[in-house]
Amino acid sequence: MTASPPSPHTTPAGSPQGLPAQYDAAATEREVARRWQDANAFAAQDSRSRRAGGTHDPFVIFMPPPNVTAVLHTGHGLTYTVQDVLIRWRRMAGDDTLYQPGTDHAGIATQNVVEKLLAAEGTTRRAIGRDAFVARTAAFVKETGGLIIEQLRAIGVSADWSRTAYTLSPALSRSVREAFVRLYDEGLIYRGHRVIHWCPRCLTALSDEEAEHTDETGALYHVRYPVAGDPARGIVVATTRPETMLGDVAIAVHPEDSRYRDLIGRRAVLPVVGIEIPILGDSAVDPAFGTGAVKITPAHDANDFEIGQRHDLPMPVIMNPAAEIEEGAGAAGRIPPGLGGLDRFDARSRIVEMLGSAGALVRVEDHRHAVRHCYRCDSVIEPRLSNQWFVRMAPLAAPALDAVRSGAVRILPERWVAVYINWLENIRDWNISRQLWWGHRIPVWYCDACGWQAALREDPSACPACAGSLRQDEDVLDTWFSSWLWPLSTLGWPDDTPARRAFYPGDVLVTGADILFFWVARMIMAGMHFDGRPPFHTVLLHGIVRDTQHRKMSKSLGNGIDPLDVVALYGADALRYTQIAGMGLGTDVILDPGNLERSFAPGRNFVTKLWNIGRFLLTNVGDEPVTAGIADLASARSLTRADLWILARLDAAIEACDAALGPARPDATGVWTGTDRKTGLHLSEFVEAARGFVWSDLADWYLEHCKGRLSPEWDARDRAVARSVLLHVFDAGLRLLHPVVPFVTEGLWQRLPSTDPDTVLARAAWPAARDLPTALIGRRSGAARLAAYAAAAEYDLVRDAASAVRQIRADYAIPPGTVIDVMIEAAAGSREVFVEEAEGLGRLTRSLVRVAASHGPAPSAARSGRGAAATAILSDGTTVVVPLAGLIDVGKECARLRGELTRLDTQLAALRDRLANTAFLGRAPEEVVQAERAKEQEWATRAGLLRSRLDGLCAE
RNA sequence: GGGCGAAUAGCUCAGUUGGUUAGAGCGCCUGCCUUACACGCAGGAAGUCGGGGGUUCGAGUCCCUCUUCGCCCA
Repeated sequence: MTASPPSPHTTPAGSPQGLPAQYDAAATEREVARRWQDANAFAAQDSRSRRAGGTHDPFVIFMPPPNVTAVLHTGHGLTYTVQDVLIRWRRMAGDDTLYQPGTDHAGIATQNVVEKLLAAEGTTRRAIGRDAFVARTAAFVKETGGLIIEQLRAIGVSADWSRTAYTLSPALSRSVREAFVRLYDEGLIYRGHRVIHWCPRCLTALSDEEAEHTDETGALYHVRYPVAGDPARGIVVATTRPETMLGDVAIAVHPEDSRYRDLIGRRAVLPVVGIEIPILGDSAVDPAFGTGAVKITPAHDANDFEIGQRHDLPMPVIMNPAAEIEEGAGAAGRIPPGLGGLDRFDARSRIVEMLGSAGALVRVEDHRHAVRHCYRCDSVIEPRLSNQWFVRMAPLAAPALDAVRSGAVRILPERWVAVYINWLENIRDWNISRQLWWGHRIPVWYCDACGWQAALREDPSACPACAGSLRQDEDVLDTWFSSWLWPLSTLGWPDDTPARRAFYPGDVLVTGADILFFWVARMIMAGMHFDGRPPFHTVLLHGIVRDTQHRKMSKSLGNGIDPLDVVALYGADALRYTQIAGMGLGTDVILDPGNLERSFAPGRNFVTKLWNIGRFLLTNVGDEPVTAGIADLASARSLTRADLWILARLDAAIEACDAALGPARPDATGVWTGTDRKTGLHLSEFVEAARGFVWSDLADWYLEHCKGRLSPEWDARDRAVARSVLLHVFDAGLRLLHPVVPFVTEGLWQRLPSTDPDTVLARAAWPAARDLPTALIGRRSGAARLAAYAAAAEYDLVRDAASAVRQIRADYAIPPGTVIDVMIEAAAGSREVFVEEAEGLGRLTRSLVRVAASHGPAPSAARSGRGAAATAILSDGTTVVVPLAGLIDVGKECARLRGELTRLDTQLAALRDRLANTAFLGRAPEEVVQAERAKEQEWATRAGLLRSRLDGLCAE
């Protein structure tokens, strides 16, 4: 092994010497991941759950299982990060958390991958046979299926990996089979002969949801069918798919349509084919569409199928499964020479030509319509008549509707509730059979000898009725038929396992809105039907990642971002932070695949900032013993105004974080009510609150304030106080941030001198806002607590003064190195504050601060600067004067002050109008009026001070 | 065709039951390598809250309408 450069992790805790200014994400991630693993930090324990007799609330997130052949993409990165933030939050909050991981066998996708491999080897699945193909696919999955799991670990996903599940495992397959048999025996699964969505490339049926529609411009062909026996007369039909005319069995018109009423009952001649078909009336025909007359092709169109059934029409099949023209069942004599074997789109062109030369093509017009595509391979769906298995959905939908309507399950953002309800109210039966080999084979056996048929939990050996040989159904189940059981099957259903007792129902289901119907709604149905309880109480639907042109990231567009590229460049934390911070509730995340640097700068910059705060802190607290936290400080009296201020800011930050995240679960009724139904899970607000505290409060102000107190010359006792407070607030900040940036926070936390080496931040306690004032004030009175908060507010005034001086420095371009004089003319109540904070204020502004006596009768300008000064007036009337003899441009300063006064006067006038309005005084709530009056006082004071300053400086 | 939603700074978005001078990040401008951080610090510019109308003492927030865009379902 070669010598490696000194890693930050090999340096002793508390020593910053080995810490580079730039965060080394890879090294920290390696080290921290090992630490989590050694601590078994992510394990859920059945026995800790309150439901299993333990003392902790369970908190469960079922990971949407990624396809077992998938590689991590940005969509995964987003969804699993959101889940991980929530699970880490609840883990720290003390819940017995289960983040249930696993993968999905992904029938079509996986079969496609392996078929491509076979094709490259010059063979096909049919050539090697079903058993060999399934074995080959299983081997492929075994070899490659762990990749996505490893990638998830790399971005910090803290699932309980010991429980990793797989939909095609024996245990989960048993759940799938149990569900099928139960539904079959209950009459909720049936076999139907109807027109379904067929993918001619995947060679399988699809559910309605898997056949996605996109709006496209096609053509509407107007074709004239001559009336039989009256060739001068014709009936013109409009169709978007003229090639299906080979399967036409009728023309339908609305029975009341006066244009065609007399033709009902007569016959028309099908062009190209030359056979006669009936003209019939059916009220399902829309007289306003096209010509009002439609061709009826029952085997190749779902609507036509229904009309065909109503009128007892034949249903000739004129295409093979690959959507090539071929004489199928009942289509004898319907395929003219030259058309057989043509692909459907070639056949369309050819038939349009033939119609044209026959003079039957009346007109072709552009037509916008929805075309369905296979969600796996994007091929245009071909409606096709076939035998399929269906789940009767209406009985399952009713309880799932109730679950959401009652508030047992909430959906965020709330607008999706309407979409969910609309879908369930118009639910259609679910086609669950797939003409594939990779998946759960349908557990139905047929006896060809006696006609016996059943769905069975165990494979049978012979027909129980006649002892004849049995044949199992050839098809496999839709992969979603296993996915909808995920919360049940991963916990051992149908058995009453310890895991199921401890962790069912779960809590929050996080996913994209695109699988609301595919998966989420069906999981609720399955939970209600098989367990009687919904599988979770909250559905959080997040947006998707798009590029700068707002296009969905996709492999085919080549506009994707590989999350692992981002991890390699900037670290997992930068990836996570950028995604979470950039995502409002339910809104999309916009990232630029062409500029990773810019896209992930927010995360990278923040992580580096955090790292450097840690470096500074460790430099200053690491060398000498330090009191851990603030609880042990001798007395609250030793805390300075700034200490109290940062502690109060921390309190506010914790409260803001909790408000953005919570509540974690509904109250004891188990039902979401009132505003709780739509609050919480605002991750971007949470991270902004935590970031704001650490960066804007802690780093920008408190750290700067501490620099003086931490110097070796400073009073030892106060130095110890500053170091303790600093450590305490940084520790708390790391805890707040840990769910979003787990690696860097853990890496730093491990180095804090206050950290017990046997613990990990991943399981450390979530900060509680109320602890702080309690610890702060100790066992002292409420009055002391108020005083502490008042002191914190006083420090805000000091900060305002610092900002005012900095602004003046910038306005007058005073070189940063130049130390200037500042005179504070403190308002009556603030004099003591500024006297005590003068030195600190000077450090923050590179100035020598003097505090004058309170405002006297003499004009302040005369007293402080002999005119040549810049001035700012703070909210309480305290005046900050920067004498700038020789530097000041009096004209400029007067313009500045006049501008400010004008603005103030305008606002004051509006305010006074409001206060003079009797309607306002009479109708507005008292506290609003009081606030306006207080404001008027403050503004009037400031305006007066500004005016006298102007008089002193600018009067001619 | 039916349903749902959105429109706030150059960009992406917050804005909690109507009540301060509408916020954040990124970007932009100015000055700084101030011994944690230039992936940084300090300061600054920038919004008639899509148009119009209404309710109200008060509207980004509620109602109506128009325009534009997005999503779901036929």
